[in-house]
Amino acid sequence: MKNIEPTKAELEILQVLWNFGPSTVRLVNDKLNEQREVNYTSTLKLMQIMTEKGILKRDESQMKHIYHVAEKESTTKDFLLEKFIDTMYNGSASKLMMQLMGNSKTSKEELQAIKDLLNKTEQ
Amino acid sequence: MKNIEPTKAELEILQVLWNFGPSTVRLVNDKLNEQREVNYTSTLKLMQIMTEKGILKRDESQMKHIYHVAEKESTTKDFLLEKFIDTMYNGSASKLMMQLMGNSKTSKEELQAIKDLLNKTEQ
DNA sequence: TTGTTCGTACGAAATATTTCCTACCTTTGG
DNA sequence: CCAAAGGTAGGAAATATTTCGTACGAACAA
Repeated sequence: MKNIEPTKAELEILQVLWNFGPSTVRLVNDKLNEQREVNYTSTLKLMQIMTEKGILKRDESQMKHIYHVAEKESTTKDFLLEKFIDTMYNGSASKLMMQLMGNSKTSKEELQAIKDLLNKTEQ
Repeated sequence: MKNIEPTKAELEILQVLWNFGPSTVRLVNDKLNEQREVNYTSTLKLMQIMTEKGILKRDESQMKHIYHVAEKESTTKDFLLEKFIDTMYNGSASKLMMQLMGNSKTSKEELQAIKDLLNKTEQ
């Protein structure tokens, strides 16, 4: 349906909506401002544009419109992850994994959690 | 040193250089044109800009300049992967892994390869 | 030698993205 | 009722990014 690539600023908004669920512009803007200064109307405008593009949908029955993400979170993330793997690892997920393991930022706990995940699917 | 975010078009160029090693603009442009039409001077310009930014370096001793990526491939990819995990999975690599496993695009072979990798580091 | 091909440099145009100003309406407290 | 606070809408400005036209020099083949 979509396969639309969110821009950088759009992705920031998606993050908030993913983390907090359907929200008003006010809430989204407040969250964004915890990280950097953004004018309220800038956030509003962006969310309106995203709605036009079909990335977001909104409930206009109240004055304070409630926005939510149109696609399932996992669908969008699948799409973006796949694109990432394509561009960065020529489509090989195991190459990504190797990168992850060689990365000092990846904690032992994370690696263990990943192993557990894989073993669980083993059965 | 850098931590510069390559733009979309810049990333395409990086991909070519990662895959083919130090190259001329001509070669990079040819590879890009296998995917989409780009004018030679557009690619040239972009690579010049990337050189200014410090993303690329070049050998100007010959008329046909040879460009190479300034940072180690793994350094840049670590950086981009980390950023990706931060924005998409709130910094959790294992969440990424779960996404990968739930994704039908990830083949059984890939998953097996990943398990093998993890088991290897077990010892 | 001369013209054609291939290279770089650079500025400007075209596009895409982001930000914000202004207008105007609704709600709310006094 | 009135003012202040908080909404939405929309256009325009500011930026960032991408593309390309033009100029000009070097290499090369005829």
